[in-house]
Amino acid sequence: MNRPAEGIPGDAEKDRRTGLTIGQVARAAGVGVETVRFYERKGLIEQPEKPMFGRRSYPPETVARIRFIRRAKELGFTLKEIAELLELRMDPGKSCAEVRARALAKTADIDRKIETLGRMRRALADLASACRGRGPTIDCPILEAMEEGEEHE
Amino acid sequence: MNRPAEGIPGDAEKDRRTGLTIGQVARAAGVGVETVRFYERKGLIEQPEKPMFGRRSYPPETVARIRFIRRAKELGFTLKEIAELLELRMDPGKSCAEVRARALAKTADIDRKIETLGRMRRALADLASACRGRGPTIDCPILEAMEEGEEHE
DNA sequence: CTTGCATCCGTACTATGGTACGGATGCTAT
DNA sequence: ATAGCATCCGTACCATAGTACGGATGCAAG
Repeated sequence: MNRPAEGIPGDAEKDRRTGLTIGQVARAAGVGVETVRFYERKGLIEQPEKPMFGRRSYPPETVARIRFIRRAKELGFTLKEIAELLELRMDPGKSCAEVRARALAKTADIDRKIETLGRMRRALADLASACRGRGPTIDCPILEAMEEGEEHE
Repeated sequence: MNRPAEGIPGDAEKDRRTGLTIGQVARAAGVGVETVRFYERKGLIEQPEKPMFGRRSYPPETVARIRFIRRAKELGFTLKEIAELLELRMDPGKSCAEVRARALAKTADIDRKIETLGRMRRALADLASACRGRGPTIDCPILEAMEEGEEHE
């Protein structure tokens, strides 16, 4: 039941056979242990056979998968969308075109966000330039504009 | 205890003396009743003397205040920031310059968001253009880039 | 063989901005 | 007077993306 310690200096040796612990996965992927567990709960990474006893052992691919998630997040995808990308990736029936379509849809998405922010920015800059920055807040043209403001939209 | 109904045809007449009900405030401001209550909980609008019995009666200014909140939100302020703006507005010791500073800080904020989104967009568009949209997802350059991806940042 | 870090697990909490529910009243028109 | 909508209130829930906690184990080294 108990394997003797000789020949097994530590994590590294053991892992070569059984995989990675959650802590090792987390460190390798650059996220916290809790985040790994969170992704598991969300179905973004498959949890290795429930242990019930002992520890879970992760295949090295899990690290790559978490890195994928992080990279996709940096590109603006939500976890839900990333889950879909991962599904596409796994499904041999799906084509590259599907992925491409999602990427393009996301750029359109980002464009809309940028436009909205641009409109905000312009409106706000206009207000700020109308305010010479003196006098009490009661007379502030910025606040006034917000109070009476034109219902733009 | 009971005032007779004559001379009081309905809401409109009563309100002229006692103020507005939450439903009237909500309709006038273009938000839901629950949103009004939410803003109260958040301290964005003062709740009129707790009734304990009967209904709360809102001064007409409440409608303007909610409109202010909405407009500020459209300009990109969070509710927390809006609460600060409202405080500035009420404080006679504060100057217009403070409001202006916040508006400018927010434009800088928005600029940063736009830059981040622009970077995302470019990266994503590059990936999409590298994908001719054919073949299985296993060979998709977009997914590949995400899997191996350069740790940009 | 005991010390002590790592894991395991469910659950709760964070922030953001609301939305929904359910039971108890209020108020108004008929 | 009573039907029936409006309000009142606390509380729970939604999505989003995690973070934190606490008690119970696992496991490896000294």
